[in-house]
Amino acid sequence: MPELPEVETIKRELEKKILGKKITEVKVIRPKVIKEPSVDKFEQGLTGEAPEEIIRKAKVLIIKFGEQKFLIIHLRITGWLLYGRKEEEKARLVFRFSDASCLNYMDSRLLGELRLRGDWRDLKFIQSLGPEPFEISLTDFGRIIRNRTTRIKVLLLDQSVIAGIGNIYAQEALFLAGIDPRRPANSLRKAESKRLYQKIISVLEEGIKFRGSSVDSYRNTAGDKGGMEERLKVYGRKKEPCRVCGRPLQKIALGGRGTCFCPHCQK
DNA sequence: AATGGGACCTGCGCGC
DNA sequence: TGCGCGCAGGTCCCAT
Repeated sequence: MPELPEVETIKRELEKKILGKKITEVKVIRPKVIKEPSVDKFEQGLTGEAPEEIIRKAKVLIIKFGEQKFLIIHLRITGWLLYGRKEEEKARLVFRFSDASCLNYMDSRLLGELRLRGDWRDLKFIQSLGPEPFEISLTDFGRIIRNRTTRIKVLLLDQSVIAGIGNIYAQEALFLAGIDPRRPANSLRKAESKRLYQKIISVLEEGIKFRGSSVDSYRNTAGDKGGMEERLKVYGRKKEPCRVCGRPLQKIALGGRGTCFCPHCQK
């Protein structure tokens, strides 16, 4: 699902579409996605409120309704938000606004989580997050990976180390940096670590610029696919020729996650 | 500290 | 065409 660029895209779109609009109805279709409080309190707590601010922290989307009222949405893998005139047949949850528009929470696998709380900063998951790539310097990045023996790709996915990178952008950044995803993090030379740092930043920025990747279910809030998907060089391209050397890309598992890379270009 | 496996869920594509 | 299997953008929890 949505990694940092996709969630950032959603955030920017929601800012244009729902800020200041009063919620007239909250319809919870699949209670499972509401983690707190109870479904009743969730519906009651949001009805009559209007979004004041949209916040993104790593892959988490936060909608502020007041100094002590925040809706925290973790889309996990298949969650996305669809804004429009109608309630969607497959919606798991629908917010209706005073102008009759709807925000549909879509999530085929039902792994996403919504919370209504007095604060978001004190959530355990939020507190465990490391810095986002944009928030750290090259020196910080070097310090982070220097003493770790974990394979570099697995480390990039560890949200407590660096937050916001997921399985797509980790693979892309490693390809762009020419680094084998199986390398222990502490084996990267200074120049490699610099290249990786730069490629992480640039690929995330590119993802935001092109409004996210839509490899599977992800859509932006208008229901459109992001434009980043076709720009991906290795993710989901097993056996396809490497864009650089033409040799077939290989797929392996690392930390239980599929990983495509070019054994020739990534050393 | 690091790794591997399973769990949470549904739906899609692939091979037979 | 139909069926079973593997796999999926994330995270947590347990065992080793």
